Amino acid sequence: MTNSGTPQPGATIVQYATQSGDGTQQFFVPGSQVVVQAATGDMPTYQIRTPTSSLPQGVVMAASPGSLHSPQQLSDEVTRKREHRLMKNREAARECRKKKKEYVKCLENRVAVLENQNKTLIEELKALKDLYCHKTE
DNA sequence: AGGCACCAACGTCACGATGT
DNA sequence: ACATCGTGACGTTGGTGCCT
Repeated sequence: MTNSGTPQPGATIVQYATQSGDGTQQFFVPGSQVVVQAATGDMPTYQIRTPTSSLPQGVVMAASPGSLHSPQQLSDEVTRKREHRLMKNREAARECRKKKKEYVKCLENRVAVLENQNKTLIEELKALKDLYCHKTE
């Protein structure tokens, strides 16, 4: 089991845009360690679908600059472009999931911290109330 | 052992956002 | 206008625990 992608020594800073439109939030992930099961290594376990009759995902039929080739070369080019796009997207999806996972972990950390703070403040308030009550007596 | 439900991780597609 | 990126949605796969 190895960690796919670039190794991240120590902590990580996660920056996320908020949906509510109040800019971005930046979190500190202490010693974040994302365990990614990458038993497959570079080779995806999924079968590579050959492009069928239609061209999915907005593939543009365009000749490479310079010279036009035979139909065979053209279709090879299209196939090659598609494979490249799929590979890029595969990596992007992995990265996106990793980022999301870290973000969730970060939120959970914040929840824990805030819960502690809340507890402390409640105790402090209670102590102050007690103090005040004894004073007024 | 085998069937089943559940979960995490994955690849792919579609689509909006952003850059050139 | 086009290319590229980021991400939600969906289906697939492999692992695991539970029940019969």
